[in-house]
Amino acid sequence: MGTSWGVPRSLAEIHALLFIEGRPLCTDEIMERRGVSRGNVSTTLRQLSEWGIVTRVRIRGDRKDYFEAEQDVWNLLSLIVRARKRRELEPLLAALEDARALASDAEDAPKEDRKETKAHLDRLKSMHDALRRLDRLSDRFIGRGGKGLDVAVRLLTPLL
Amino acid sequence: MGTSWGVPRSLAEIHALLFIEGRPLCTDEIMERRGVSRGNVSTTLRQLSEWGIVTRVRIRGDRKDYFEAEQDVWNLLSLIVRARKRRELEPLLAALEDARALASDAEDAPKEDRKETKAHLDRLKSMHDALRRLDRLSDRFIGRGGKGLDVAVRLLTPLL
DNA sequence: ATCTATTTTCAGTAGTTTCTGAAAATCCGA
DNA sequence: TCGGATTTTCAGAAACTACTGAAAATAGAT
Repeated sequence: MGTSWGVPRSLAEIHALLFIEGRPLCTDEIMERRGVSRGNVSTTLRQLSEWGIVTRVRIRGDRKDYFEAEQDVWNLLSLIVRARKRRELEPLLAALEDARALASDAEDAPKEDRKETKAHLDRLKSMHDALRRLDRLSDRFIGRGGKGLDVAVRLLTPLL
Repeated sequence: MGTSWGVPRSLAEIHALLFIEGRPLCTDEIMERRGVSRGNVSTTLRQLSEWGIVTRVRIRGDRKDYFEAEQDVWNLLSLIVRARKRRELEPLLAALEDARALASDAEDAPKEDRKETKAHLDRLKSMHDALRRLDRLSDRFIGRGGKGLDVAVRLLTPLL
């Protein structure tokens, strides 16, 4: 169960293993338990570390690297939202800004096209505004040391 | 800009075209303007219709089907959230339920494993609880005729 | 500094998803 | 009901993504 989330199967599996196990595991144990290659484990752990949901742990007197997963679920979700925001929402906002700039530069249109172009720009703007709002909202809730999401859900729950 | 959102490029493009254009378009116009095949347009429009963000419109005296995109941005986002919830969150919750049931059935463990198994189950439970909460929350906000998301964001905005 | 356990990188392969184009099905008007 | 316009389906091609395995790089112990 991770394919439909748009993450590679083995990434989901390795994270699940670390999360459920709840203790630091080394590369070889992960390889063995999930049946994936060494290269795959290395790459995947790097990604999980970049997202901040897995951290490297060094064990005294052992040369191997060990890795453990974030255990607090709300913090975990927060970190995932943060990563996806960076990868998905922010580039989209940037693209929308470019698109709007580009579109309004096209002022050379013949008269009868003006009204239509204006309508297109308005639709772009309404999309842009809504996403900017979501962006700012998420900033707040994923900040605040990881407890933000938890707080948000608790705030909203009475409203249900 | 749609690849990183986990949707096929041409789906994103066709939806963008319909949204920006803001009027019903027929298959041939879409094919021509986006440079994609007839089959692709047909399949993609079906998907967009299933998500509810594009609707078929029939024009009197014209045999062709025309399609137009939802224009209200908050409603649009609501519909997208709804579709993703169905595809992603609900199967995940079901899988978690199965996993918990399966794991607690394994009562045949030797004594010394008991404590460990218990800890694994607890972690599964914390994940499950958090996601159930998100699930219920989203139900509320995507219900209520599509304005739910807008309302939610407006409710939260004063807190920022 | 050297030696070796460990990790990283990456070219090639395997697997998956998306797209095309044409044949088959459908649908509407007369 | 028939005929042609339109849409749908689907097998194969193209494009993309993930995975492996081994060579190269790195890092810790002595």
